[in-house]
Amino acid sequence: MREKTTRFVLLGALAAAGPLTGFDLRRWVGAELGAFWSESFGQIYPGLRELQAEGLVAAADRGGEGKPYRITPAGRAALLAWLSRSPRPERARSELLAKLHFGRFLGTESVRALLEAARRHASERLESVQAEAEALAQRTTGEERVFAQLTSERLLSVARAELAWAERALRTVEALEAGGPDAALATLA
Amino acid sequence: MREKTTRFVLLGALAAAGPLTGFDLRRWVGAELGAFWSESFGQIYPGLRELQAEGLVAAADRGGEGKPYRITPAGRAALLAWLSRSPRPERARSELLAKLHFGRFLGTESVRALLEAARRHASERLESVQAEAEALAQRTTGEERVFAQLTSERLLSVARAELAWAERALRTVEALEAGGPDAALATLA
DNA sequence: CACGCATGTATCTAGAAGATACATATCTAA
DNA sequence: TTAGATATGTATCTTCTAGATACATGCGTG
Repeated sequence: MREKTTRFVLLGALAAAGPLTGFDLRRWVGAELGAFWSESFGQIYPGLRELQAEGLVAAADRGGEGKPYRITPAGRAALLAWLSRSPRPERARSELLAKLHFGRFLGTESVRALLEAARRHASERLESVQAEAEALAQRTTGEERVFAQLTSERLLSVARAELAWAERALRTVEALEAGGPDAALATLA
Repeated sequence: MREKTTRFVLLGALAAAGPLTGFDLRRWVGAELGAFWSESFGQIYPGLRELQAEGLVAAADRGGEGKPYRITPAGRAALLAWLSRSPRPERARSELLAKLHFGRFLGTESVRALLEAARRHASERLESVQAEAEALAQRTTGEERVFAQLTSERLLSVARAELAWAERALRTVEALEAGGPDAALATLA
């Protein structure tokens, strides 16, 4: 059974920037972690309720609008325990690769369109990760900045690898069109 | 609302290797697409029922054990239509990056352990993708082999990028321990 | 014979993605 | 002034998928 990671990310957000309302939490996660994490209200509100019932967060007594929450000492301990545990290996489905695997059912025109979409997505991703990395460099210092930059570096290197692959793959498909499977395989050697 | 991709992958599997039983379908997806896709029985059986109700698959009249299904012409058309649509941009959560982002709450010992786990996962991933790529090269020919190799190439290049990053990140954390944030940031320049 | 494994069907639970609904306040355009 | 748009805020529902669990049959092994 998968463990609910939402709770820990909410704790982390409150530790970093609390007190925050449910709405603010979603906004914070989007702004700070958006390149590699997302949370929906469907998880946030029930998650906060649960964390509160367990004493890991409490309503903050800050005046103003909304219902802000703060992390408790027990919540900090729970956050640290989670952070110390080895992360699950990443597994994700790739619709692009599934479609490419079945590429033989498509004409090469359609395969080319598929790879062009992949190139576009990779390029957009690279741009947005770069822009975010630059913004982060501006607004963080010290240790926080080290970790922020490490996360950006990983995203950037994956994005670059994916873009480079898309470009090579397009060339392979061109060779397939021009000279058949053997010519295509020759570009992969 | 997300579109159910299970149905199309089931159609693709039946087009490629059908007729297949529910059990075989899961096995086939694991063997052929396992590096970038997964399906559980929780989706397969209801999915087949649905596809059959819609006339996209039919019970195959092959004797023997189990209840094999085959794709229908309508199913082929639906598969082709899906394959021709632009894939959704990939989005995945990374527990590793979420934990790394909150790294400032951990001691560097724990951060190092986190990155060592990342390196181990990346290395294992690279090995398994390489082994699968070699096996695929042996059992496929022609166009099928071109597409299989393109998918392997993408997985390999991402795995290599992730491994290289983990190694660099470990060096950054060593610099952080030895010389503080400025020394760490210098390794990232 | 009992147990383990393989093939096979089926369904349930839990986590997350995303949509929808409702409320209040403020600002802007007609 | 009013209506619509936008922002902040809370809440919940539906849908998709991951993964566990249950049951059944047949075969092989100790």
